[in-house]
Amino acid sequence: MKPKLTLKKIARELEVSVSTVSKALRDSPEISDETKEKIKAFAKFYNYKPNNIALSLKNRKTKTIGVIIPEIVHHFFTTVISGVEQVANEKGYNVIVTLSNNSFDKEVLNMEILANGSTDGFVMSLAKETMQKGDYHHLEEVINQGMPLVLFDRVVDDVHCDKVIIDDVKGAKQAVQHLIDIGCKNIGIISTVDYVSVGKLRTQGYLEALQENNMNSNPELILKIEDMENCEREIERFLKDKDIDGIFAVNEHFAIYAIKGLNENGKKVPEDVSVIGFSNGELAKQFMPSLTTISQHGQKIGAEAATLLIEKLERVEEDEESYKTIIVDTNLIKRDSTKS
Amino acid sequence: MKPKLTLKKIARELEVSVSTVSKALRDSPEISDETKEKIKAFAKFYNYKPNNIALSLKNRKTKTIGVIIPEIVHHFFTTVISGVEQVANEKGYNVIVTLSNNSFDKEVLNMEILANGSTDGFVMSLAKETMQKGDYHHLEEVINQGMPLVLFDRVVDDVHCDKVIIDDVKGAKQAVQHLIDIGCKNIGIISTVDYVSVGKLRTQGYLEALQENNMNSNPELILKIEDMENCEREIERFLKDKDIDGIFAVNEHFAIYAIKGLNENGKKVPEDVSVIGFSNGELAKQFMPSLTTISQHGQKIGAEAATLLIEKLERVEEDEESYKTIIVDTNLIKRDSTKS
DNA sequence: GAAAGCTACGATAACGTTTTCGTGTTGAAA
DNA sequence: TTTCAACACGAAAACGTTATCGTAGCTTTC
Repeated sequence: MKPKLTLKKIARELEVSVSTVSKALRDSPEISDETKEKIKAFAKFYNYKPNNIALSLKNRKTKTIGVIIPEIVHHFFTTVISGVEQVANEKGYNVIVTLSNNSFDKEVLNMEILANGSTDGFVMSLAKETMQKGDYHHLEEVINQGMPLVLFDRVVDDVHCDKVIIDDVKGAKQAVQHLIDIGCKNIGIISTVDYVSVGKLRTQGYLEALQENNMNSNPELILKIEDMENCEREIERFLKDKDIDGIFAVNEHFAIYAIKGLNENGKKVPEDVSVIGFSNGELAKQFMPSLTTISQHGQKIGAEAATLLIEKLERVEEDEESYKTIIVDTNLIKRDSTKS
Repeated sequence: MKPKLTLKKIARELEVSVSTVSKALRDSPEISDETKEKIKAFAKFYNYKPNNIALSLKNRKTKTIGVIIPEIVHHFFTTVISGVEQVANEKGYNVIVTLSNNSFDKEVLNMEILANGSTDGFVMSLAKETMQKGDYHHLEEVINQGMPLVLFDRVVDDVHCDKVIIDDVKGAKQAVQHLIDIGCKNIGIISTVDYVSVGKLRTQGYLEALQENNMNSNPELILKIEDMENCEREIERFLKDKDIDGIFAVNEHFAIYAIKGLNENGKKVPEDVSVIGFSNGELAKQFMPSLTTISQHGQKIGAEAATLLIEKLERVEEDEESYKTIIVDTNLIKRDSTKS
């Protein structure tokens, strides 16, 4: 076991000073070509790599960006990570991922740990518990310390920072409009409770779409799920004996449970009822019938978020402070769960 | 924007030395209670948190563990991460996740970056390209530098380190045995090419199960997929006109494509053919028919790997060197894609 | 031939910690 | 009174870098 090579060891070995080694390796004109060659050859031969920690300490920047997400076992988030990773790596940044498991406390804790030197900035989506509590002091704090923060997906107006979102209202309208276009008259929605921003916004889009087409909204056709654990049964019960020919579900799982619930009730998808989901995961692609859905382009969202963050990190200090909100377009993917 | 508080600033503010502040905060007996109280109160009030980077440099350990996986958009890996995260956090470690995207070069690069100070050790699963190449010098190198490495899932005998795997042969036998138990006579397998270790091992298990039940193996019933992109069509073609009543697929996707392919050919699952998969993801649960499958317990694998790694990290230096291989049990989950 | 200017390198400080060692006050023991 | 331990703190080194500055020895310039 050979310990890591350091500048000091090279210096000792070659009988020069540490500064000379450092300069030689960074190709400083202060050092003679002869010495440079010698040092570089040695370093290369013994595979010298500078210690990142020392560099971070010296430069007061880590070249890593922290990603905090509510849960990783969720296709959408993994695509976002993938997008962040991609542009981060392109620009020489590393990515640290931590999970809040939708817990406020863990979100705060993770953020504190990362904020103490491990990370130059954050890309994150808020934990459900955090949104419910409405307590964003940990976010304010890192912003105050001058660490850029980019929120995505589960964002919140109260926090002043860059954001990358999709236009949930518009996406929902796309979905519902498509149901209307293919002739649905009684369209239901399966959404989440209102404190989950996406649930609220997508419900709003649903209502707007109906209105724009001069269709009445019927409160009986609106289901707001609170308890994720038992949602499958709740959905089945909701669907029972309803006179419905179209359903807009605000995520993949709801859509699939809807299809299953309809099947239980003896209805066929898409022949009797058209179902449309939100978010384009593996499930949507592979399910039978495959799901017509609104794609959120997680990868794009991650890429945009990382770009935004790195921009902030690398701008010259005293640029004027300004926060952008980027809206990533959604689009409709037609598959087999809706009539054509 | 207030910059981060440091020991030095506290010292200046309170007109004591940096060492006094440091000692006071760590509750050293060298410092008088009075002074300690004063300093602690100040630190608490202004929310002082030590800088991790400085600590890492000083202690030559980072308290973070690096996870390198081939791809994140894959349910199994996310569950592993989740498991790693859990025990890491319990023991005061952070987790850095990076992706190799199945590329050898990116795996090497990521490893180098993390090895230069960012990480105390690694938990990883090899990129497909790496296994194909059989080049493990980057692994040898970190091991040589005294950084522990735990391999999981896609492991390789040539590398001497801790490993966490499932018994693929046994798991495959479980699966095939179940098919035999429910009365299948002509059992096919959809596997991957042999350089992917899991493909090879699961194929072996398939063959052994047949043998143990005195059934002949038929090369025509064995499909080894090379090209992931076009596997769906390949599977459909393979299934066409085959006289088969049971299929063992070495992963979720193959299983689902098999079901779809069978349907195309007018056969029903599970009535005409029973299909069993491997890995228990969302797809397996939600697909219709839901998939009978072998569960790999990714979370457990991740937890075991992290435990093993941390053990190595925290053992007293000159313990005898020894490497373990932990085998996490698989188990059969019966659902609707097989006859009962 | 002295002043000035290069050339090529070394010493040092700094980033934020912790730890070892040293040291100026006390108070008590001899 | 002298000596010495205990006390409470500060100075300095160290982790591995880089950047600033200083400088010895040489060359150029008038």
